[in-house]
Amino acid sequence: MLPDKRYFDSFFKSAFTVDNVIFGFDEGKLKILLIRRNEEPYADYWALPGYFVQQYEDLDAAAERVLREMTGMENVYLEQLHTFGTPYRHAFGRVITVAYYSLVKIADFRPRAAGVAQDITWHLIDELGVLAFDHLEIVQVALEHLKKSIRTRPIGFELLPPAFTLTELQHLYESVWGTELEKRNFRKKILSMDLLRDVGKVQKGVAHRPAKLYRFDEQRYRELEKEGFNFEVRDGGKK
Amino acid sequence: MLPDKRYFDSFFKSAFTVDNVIFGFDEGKLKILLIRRNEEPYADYWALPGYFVQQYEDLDAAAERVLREMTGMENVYLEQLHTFGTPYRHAFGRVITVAYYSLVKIADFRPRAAGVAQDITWHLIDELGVLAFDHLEIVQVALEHLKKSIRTRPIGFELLPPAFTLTELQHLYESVWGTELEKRNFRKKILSMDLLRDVGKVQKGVAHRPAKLYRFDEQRYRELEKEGFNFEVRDGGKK
DNA sequence: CCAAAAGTGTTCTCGATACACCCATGG
DNA sequence: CCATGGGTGTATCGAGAACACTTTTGG
Repeated sequence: MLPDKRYFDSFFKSAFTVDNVIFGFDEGKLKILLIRRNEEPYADYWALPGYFVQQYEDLDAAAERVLREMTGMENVYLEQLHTFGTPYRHAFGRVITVAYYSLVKIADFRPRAAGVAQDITWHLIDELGVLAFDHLEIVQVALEHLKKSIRTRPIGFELLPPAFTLTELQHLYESVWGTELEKRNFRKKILSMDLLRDVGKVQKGVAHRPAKLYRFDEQRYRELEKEGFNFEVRDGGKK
Repeated sequence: MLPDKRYFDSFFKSAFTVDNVIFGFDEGKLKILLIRRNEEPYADYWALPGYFVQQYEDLDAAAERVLREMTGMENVYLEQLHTFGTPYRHAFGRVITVAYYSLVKIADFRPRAAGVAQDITWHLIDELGVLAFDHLEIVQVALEHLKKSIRTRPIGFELLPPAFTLTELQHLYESVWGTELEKRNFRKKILSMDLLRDVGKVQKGVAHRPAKLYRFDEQRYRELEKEGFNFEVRDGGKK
């Protein structure tokens, strides 16, 4: 029943890569981390930090390794997003790429270009220009995914510093969704979830009444999650 | 800047496959379509209908082709689910698989085994036994995905015949979620969405008051979707 | 004292929940 | 006439939406 081994050999001629979409949030704007390639194809183009997976390397592990090697970033929680396999998306042969994504606090990392990266920086999500390969499409898929999941999971907090103001949190949601939210209702909704803790401090150095700082109570979230709790923030935008 | 071509060649030794998780709903039960393999590895095991992707074949197209070749099913709307790439999941070398899933009306198809399939049948989702490769894990991921997406998208209708009763629809949700729903509230919720149309007929041959038949108004759904509508059915289960 | 953002309370409406009874049909 | 599931109405409660003013600080 076993066909000629050579028949199967014909399938083992492909390569795959991992590409990481790393979201950050800074100065009230959503950003992603891009590297500038120093290798063909697409040398000198901005691209997602990604590279080939080793022959017997686990996919998730490869995503972590590649990110570490190209950016120096460690302990980043990566989640698989989607796999892109348009036939001629890579000039060297058949290459499909498994995209991963993550949300990080920009202040926690100081990415440094290494490996195939000659340069690295955070880019505003709406000013990306031309990217290598089909990376712009990958970013768009990741962004759509982010918009949806931020509604039902408290992932927004992963983008903010450990202590943040309610207005910062609101700006984050507004920035991701591209909508305006109503201040009072947003606050009531968020606080009624009982997921934020007042850290007892206030903003410093602002030319107006300083805002209270909050932190996300992760333990509380896990409890609520078990009970079948459904985190959700809606637009509530002005009509 | 371009390393030796042979360096890259070392990456082009992998293969990838597509595997399809096809959900159906029949006799009030959720089912999936499995084939029995006649080829090593895992000859005689039940498995998802899946096979190798051709060297320069598009992933989505491959999923469709493989499904057609193994089951005879055409015009099935497949959606990419997740990619599985544990290093030694396939005995012949490095093989990663891109899983797709779909919801179909069982009555619309009469699957016939062909190619690597020596047999094919619908299996109850909770009586799968041992499957080839990591296919059980794939099914579990697909099922979790189904549970979530049926909450926010009207995909349940894809599993039902063109005309169905409200009780059938309710049983579908109960079967997918494994919970009980409250009849009146379920009906009120569903009907208030204005997505169902009374087709003006009733059930035949039942030993009780026959139920009205409804159809899903797809056009209406598209309109609501554009306006930012959020389809959602909650448990509402008895406490 | 002014600018600028923080912070708060109330009303209205609508949807979610909970609950019990009558209806139409086949056998 | 009875067993079986189909089908409905109502009261209560809580959350979402809409809306305007006072508070605190730095400069």
